[in-house]
Amino acid sequence: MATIRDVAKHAGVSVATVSRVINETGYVHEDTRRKVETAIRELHYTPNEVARSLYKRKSRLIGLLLPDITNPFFPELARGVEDEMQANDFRIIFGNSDENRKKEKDYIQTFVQNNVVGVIASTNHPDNDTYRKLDIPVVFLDRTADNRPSVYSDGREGGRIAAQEMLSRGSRKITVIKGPKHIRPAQDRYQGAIDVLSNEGIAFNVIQTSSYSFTEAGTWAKELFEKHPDTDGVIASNDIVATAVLHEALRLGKKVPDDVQIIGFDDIPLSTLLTPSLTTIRQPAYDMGRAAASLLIQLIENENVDNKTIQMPVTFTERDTTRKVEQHG
Amino acid sequence: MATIRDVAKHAGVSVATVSRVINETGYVHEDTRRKVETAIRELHYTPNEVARSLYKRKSRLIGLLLPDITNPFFPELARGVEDEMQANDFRIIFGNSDENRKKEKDYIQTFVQNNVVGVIASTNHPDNDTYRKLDIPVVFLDRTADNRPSVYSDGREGGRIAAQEMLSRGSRKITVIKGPKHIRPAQDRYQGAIDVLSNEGIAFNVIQTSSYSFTEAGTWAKELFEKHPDTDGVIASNDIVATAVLHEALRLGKKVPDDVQIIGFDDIPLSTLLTPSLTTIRQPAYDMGRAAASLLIQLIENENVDNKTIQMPVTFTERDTTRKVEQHG
DNA sequence: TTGTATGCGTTATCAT
DNA sequence: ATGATAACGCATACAA
Repeated sequence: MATIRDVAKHAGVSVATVSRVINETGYVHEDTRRKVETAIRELHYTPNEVARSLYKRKSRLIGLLLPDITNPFFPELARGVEDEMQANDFRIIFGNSDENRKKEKDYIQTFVQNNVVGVIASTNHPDNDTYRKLDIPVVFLDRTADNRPSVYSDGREGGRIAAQEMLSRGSRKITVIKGPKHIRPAQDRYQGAIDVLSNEGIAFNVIQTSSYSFTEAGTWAKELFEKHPDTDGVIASNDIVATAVLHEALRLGKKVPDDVQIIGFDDIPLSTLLTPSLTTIRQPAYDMGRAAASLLIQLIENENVDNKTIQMPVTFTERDTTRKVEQHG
Repeated sequence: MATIRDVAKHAGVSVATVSRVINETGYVHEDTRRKVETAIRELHYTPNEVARSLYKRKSRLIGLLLPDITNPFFPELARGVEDEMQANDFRIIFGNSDENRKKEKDYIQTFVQNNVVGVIASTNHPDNDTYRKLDIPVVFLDRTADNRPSVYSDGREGGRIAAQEMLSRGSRKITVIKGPKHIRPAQDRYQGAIDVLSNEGIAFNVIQTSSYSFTEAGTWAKELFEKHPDTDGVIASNDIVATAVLHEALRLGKKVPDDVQIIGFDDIPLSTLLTPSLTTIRQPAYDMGRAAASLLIQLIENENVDNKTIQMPVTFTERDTTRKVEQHG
């Protein structure tokens, strides 16, 4: 690899001059500029980011910490972050936390050791010292904490909508699937749903789950229909679980949505392609990723950011696992 | 952030000594070691990886370039890579190439600028200078090139198996969905399938597609049944497309697998949860990711690697979009 | 067993 | 308009 010294020698100038043309800083004569540029081209020189990073005490790297890229919701987020970062010449160091505090901490530490200029994290413990003591900007994604920069959607509201739509479509023996205890958005959704159900005085059953894993989802779906065979409406903790429930319902010969209605959460790309296609509470994952990246960049560049916590809309996305409600007027 | 100098001062020793205890290199008296360790703890010191990287001209970073993390096959790969790398204290700089050469080149360049010690890439142009001229190890993942380190599965064989199983289950009006022209594994699968079909003298139709995107998949599925309504067997280019085909077939009132059989490719996690669940040619994505990471690490550590190109098995994974074949014996 | 000094490739300050 | 040089934080060769 050619260094700035090689270029300087090759062009017959000093390293300072080369640095000036690279960074377009300070004066440099047109002729020498051209000489330097030629040298750069001939030697295929590209600046060493590590040396830059060391000197400036900041890099063009950001850290992205997501729970599990294997859950189809997160690739959308990640892609949004990446596209926005890429467009602004930032690169991403990526890690999966598995919602595990130790992993989380370890990753944040190595992010810092690598001089990242900011981090985007999807964590259930935003108030932990791991984040509070960081002296680089952090944006929480798909999670939030009072007054800290974050991009998320209102899980509670989503849960409420799900319950309302379920009720207005006639289900009365509702089972709510409660997502993992330690995952914040999962609890919000659950709370929102049971708020509405309780208010309306509707009895409901609950299935407690402990992960979003594909393999376990099927187990919970089975458990659901074994324990509560007369269920006529399922509010799932996310689309993966909803998909498993749909699968199990059909396997048991139930008609969806006639016998059982199902509402999922997230709107992962595959939801449309299920049969019947999945009604769900949509979060605009890709846009959330982009927004988080964009917010982080503003923070990094020290711009005055007026709106540090961005709440994205959750939207009821009606498809075919729920019945049509009659139109009035 | 505390530096090695701060630690040295705080412990009343020189930076060299601190460095020795950190790296467990050279002699250091038990007492001074303890002093240093205490200082490290008290100052919450962690070594600056950037400075290390600059001095040693190598980091603990590797570059991972995947086509599109939004395609459910790739998160599995990525996760495999990440887990193995994480276990060996390497971190990942991640990028999506969109199978686009310019993006690919740009990413590889910034990888190099950041002193990565190796890269894992899923590219259709492994013979490009971008890779040939790299002086760090590269492992190709889900792709291969003669004699270069790679982890992949035999797409052609997969295509053959798909066609054979389709035939042995009685389909005779087969439509093969041909994946994007510029994606190598897609072409391999296609070739494998038509090899068998041609050999057996079976006529078949082809639907040409240009991406693996979720949104377009539905379009091709529609096109398929419009152009070739009498199709009784579909060999899809991957599971996403297969899912769209299944969806469309059911929408048209066809019975699957009685009227139409469908075989996908990849075995993405959702395949099991479709109804009917998807028969597919499985690639062990997670294991491929781990294997690639493991291979790269060996290459980085300069070990003698006997088997540089690892071919993983493709396996016919029979589920419910194909008919059962009778058991003999 | 420990310390001093040098260099990794940049950028920026200060001369010239 | 250009060049010499210090400094970023660390690891190592060499000296002590």
